[in-house]
Amino acid sequence: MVNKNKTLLNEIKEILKSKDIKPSYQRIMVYNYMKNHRNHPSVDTIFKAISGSIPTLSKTTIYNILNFFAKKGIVDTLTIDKNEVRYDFIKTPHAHFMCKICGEIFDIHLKSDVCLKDFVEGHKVEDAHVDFKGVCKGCL
Amino acid sequence: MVNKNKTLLNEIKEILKSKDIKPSYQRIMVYNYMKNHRNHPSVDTIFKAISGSIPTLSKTTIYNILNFFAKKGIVDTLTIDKNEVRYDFIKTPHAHFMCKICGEIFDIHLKSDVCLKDFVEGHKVEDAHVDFKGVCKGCL
DNA sequence: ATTTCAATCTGTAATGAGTTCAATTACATA
DNA sequence: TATGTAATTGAACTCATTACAGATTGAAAT
Repeated sequence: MVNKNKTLLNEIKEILKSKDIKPSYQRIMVYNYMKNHRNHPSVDTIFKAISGSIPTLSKTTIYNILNFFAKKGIVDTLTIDKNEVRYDFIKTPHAHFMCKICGEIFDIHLKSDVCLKDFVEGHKVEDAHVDFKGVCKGCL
Repeated sequence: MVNKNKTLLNEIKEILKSKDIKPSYQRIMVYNYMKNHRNHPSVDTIFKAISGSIPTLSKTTIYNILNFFAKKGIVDTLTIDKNEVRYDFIKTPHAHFMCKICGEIFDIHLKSDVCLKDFVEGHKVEDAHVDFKGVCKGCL
């Protein structure tokens, strides 16, 4: 088990190196968290989750790493929640649904090409998001 | 001119009354601003714009009024900008483009039915938004 | 090994949007 | 005019995020 974890972390190390990112322990742990938890976490959620493994961890470091990962195209920055930024491990384009009651964000598998445009009305598109808000299945 | 303004403000008064909203001077002024400025303003923008006409105006009042207007379906709450909430006078469904350079938000006239769904994957939809971010025509 | 240097990390302080709350004001009705 | 409810005000507060300066790391050079 320890060996298996070590192997997984080494894999992440290689992934980061291949993207020209120095694989610090903190970056590896954030990447590992994002890869294994598709819960659209906030900075605070990630901090609480991994600070146990890194006693000296600073929240500022999580901010730095996520901004850096966003610039490198590893995570997507979701502004669907007006209280705090949420982050998403980048995969195939999809929409999001945020519950106004419980705050959870769900992936929505939507057939739509709006996320694939390069330009809209003359403006250069870098990010595209389709966001729904309401009451989720569980809270209904 | 003074008479014409007075007529316009009286029209707004009637609109608010018809929606079961007590037409205070502050509410009339915020409604008037939103109707005439389609620039997706923040609370601060509106405050700066109309506080000249209402010397005692408090920013808390703008927050109260906009939240109330949102509940009444008069304005739409845009969370596209992670720094501050922006507000949109509700009209026919459309998408938005926000420029990462100048911060301006543009209306995008998009043929898409994603905004018209009542349910997605079992979740009850109350709001739907299609947001683009990038570099606007002017900043390119 | 030691030095060097840049990149990264850390923690504190500052910023600023948004909320809370108690006191004041406005307004409709009796 | 009196009364009660709703709306407004402003100060204090919360809390996510940023700024910044000092400490640490790690790789390359000597």
